Amino acid sequence: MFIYYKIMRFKDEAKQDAIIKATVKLVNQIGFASSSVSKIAKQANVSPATIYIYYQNKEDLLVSTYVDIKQKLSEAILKDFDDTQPIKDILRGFWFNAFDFISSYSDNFQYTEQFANSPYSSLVDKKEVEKYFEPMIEIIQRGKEQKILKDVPFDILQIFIFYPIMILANPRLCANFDCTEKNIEIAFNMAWDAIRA
Amino acid sequence: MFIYYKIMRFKDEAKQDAIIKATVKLVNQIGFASSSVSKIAKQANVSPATIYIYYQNKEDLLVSTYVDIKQKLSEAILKDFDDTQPIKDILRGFWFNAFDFISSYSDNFQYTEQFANSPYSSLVDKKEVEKYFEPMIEIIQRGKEQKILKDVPFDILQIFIFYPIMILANPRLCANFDCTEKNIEIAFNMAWDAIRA
Amino acid sequence: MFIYYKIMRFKDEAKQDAIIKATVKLVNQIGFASSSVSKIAKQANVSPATIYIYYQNKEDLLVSTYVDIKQKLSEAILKDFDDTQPIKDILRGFWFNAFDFISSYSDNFQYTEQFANSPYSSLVDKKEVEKYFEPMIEIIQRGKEQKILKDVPFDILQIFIFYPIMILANPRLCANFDCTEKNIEIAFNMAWDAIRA
Amino acid sequence: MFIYYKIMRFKDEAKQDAIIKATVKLVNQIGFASSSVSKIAKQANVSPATIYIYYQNKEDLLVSTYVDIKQKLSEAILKDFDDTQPIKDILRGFWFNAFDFISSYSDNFQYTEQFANSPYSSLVDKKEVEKYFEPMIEIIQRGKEQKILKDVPFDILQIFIFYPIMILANPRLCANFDCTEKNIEIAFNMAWDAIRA
DNA sequence: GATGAATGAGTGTTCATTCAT
DNA sequence: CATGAATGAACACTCATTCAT
Repeated sequence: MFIYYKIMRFKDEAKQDAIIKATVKLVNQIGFASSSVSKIAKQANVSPATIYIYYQNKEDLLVSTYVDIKQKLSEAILKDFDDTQPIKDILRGFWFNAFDFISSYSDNFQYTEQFANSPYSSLVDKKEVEKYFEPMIEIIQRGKEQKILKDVPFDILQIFIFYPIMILANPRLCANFDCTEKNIEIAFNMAWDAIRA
Repeated sequence: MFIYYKIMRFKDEAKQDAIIKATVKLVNQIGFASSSVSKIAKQANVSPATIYIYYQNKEDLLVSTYVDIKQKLSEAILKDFDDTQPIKDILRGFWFNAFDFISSYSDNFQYTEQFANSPYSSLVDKKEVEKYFEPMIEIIQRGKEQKILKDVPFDILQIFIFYPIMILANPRLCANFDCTEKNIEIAFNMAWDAIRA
Repeated sequence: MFIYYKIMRFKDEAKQDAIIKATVKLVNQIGFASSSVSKIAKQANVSPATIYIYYQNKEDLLVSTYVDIKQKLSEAILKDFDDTQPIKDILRGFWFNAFDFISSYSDNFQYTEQFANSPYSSLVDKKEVEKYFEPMIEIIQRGKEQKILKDVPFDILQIFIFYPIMILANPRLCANFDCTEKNIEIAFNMAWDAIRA
Repeated sequence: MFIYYKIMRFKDEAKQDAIIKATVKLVNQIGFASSSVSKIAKQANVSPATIYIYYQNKEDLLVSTYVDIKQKLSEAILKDFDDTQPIKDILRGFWFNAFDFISSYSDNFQYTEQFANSPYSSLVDKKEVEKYFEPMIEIIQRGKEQKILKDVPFDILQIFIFYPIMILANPRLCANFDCTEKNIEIAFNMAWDAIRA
């Protein structure tokens, strides 16, 4: 009986994965408005009813998918994070990691952008998402304290070091930008010029 | 009196205005997904059918509203534009004008952000919208030629001089940023550091 | 004042004609269900409101159009009607006249067929329509009395002498029938075989 | 029990039947034009959405219903069909069978007549419907070959042997005809006079 | 007489969700 | 756990009709 309980608890991860993938794909293609549960179900090759086994309702599906991707993004950015390096190198590492993630999973990234700019964003537990990005925040904080970065409000620093790469890598906003490594390096140096003390 | 006889009933501009305002308000409040035509109509105090006198369909309404706002934004940014000033001053002018517009009409601005990050954006005639922003583009171009700005791809320059202010002023993305004139000036100087040669 | 009254009374016949033609054309093309007043108005190059000057409502428009065509059909059938000819010749005359009308105005005819088979038909003042066809009815009656035609219920005679030609000439029911004069003559002789004593 | 677990919920034939019946009844009462999906649903005691489980759209519902009835009509006409009887007897059998069907299911029959005279008729796969009536067509063909029937185009024969009964039995077209067995026999003999060699 | 703007009520269809299996 | 049938409510959109001009 006890074992049975555990078996039931672990839902089919492959199925859940298919649902998330279908959600991202469909929302990017046709938007939140037209992405119905049954269309997502069809795309994921499951029954609409099955989705309600994994998520409470449509809202839960969309929000969970967002948080899921944000977590993966934070993990990607923190790859090879070495606390002992100089701050500039650490930030360059973040910058290139972010670029890699966005390029490799542009679908996932586009989903988060659309989500963040929609009223759905108010449903997210922001504290939870921020937690994923804490190490990055600490680095900026440290840079400020060590007077390596400008002594300006935190939000402004954050915007200059994180957003430009997101916009550059977003094909919806920057359709014809040439995403070569060289250009990414150029852009990073400009961001660095903006924030360095 | 004779002429009067020949006059037909004309479209009512106040009505069209109410429809646009209702669209922006509702889309910001509940998102594209939930903003149905009938809800917009109710908000605008007209019949759903009336909307179809002014717009071919829902898509047309949403796209037209977007283009409309973009035009107004461009006009706002170009206010007091003086071609003879130094480039830095011109850009600071743009920056503060943009900030004023976004602050005053944050609803309108938020609408465009949500729109630009949705699949609807692919329906816009991009050439037409770019036309509104031509003078700004020319200034950047001139800055590059005169070696006042860095010699880097155009898109990168554009991102650093236009996007940070948009993100800062967007309460959805930057909820707790303190939008004082001083902070805006600080941010401008950082953007300038990023792009200046 | 009196003259003015008369001027107003005579509505623009060209306009009314355009409305009827548009009605017939549209109803044949897309059916009663989809033939809206505004579509008919557009086809007739008038405003929807104009239609309500000539007809009380949509129903009135459809019924009037039906009666109008029926009257024209009866007139066509009675062309060159010569009471003194032998009955067979008179009926052949009817038969060929009907065929000519249906061929020349197949749109109009198709409209009446669709109309007669729809519940709209119950709205027609049948007595009025029958009046148009009285001479034909009298001929059949006379044929019965003179024992030239079979002594069977009137409706049966009528069906054999009037309907076959209508079905043959109706492209909706008889798409690939070859409407040569010879075939029409053959069909008439068969009808005559059916009804002659 | 194990098998039971795997059984899914199946489509309910009673429900589909109710939908068809409701469609026929309503279309006869108020016509194609006014027979909306929601009215049909109400008449059938199901939700409008349920209809879309059984049919792709309204058109599919109407066309399927038509084809369905046509098939039943053909089966009814072919009841007790005995290939070895004389052709006249076979045709009389068809004639009376058709009359029986039309009398018993006059609603169904009226539906097909209204349908055939509407633009919907162009949506039917005519080949498929003709297949149902093949045996009847073969008999006429045989009658022609054996010189029992007149040597005239096939369509003309068909019209005289099949349509008069349909018109006689159609209350919409022949409101006050007295449908006694005797009158039907009279009419058949007239049809026979028309087609026999 | 003639118009096009305006509308409440309706259209065909899809929605998010539930439920028996 | 997983399903497809089922649905009331909502969707985008069009309707017949009216009205000020």
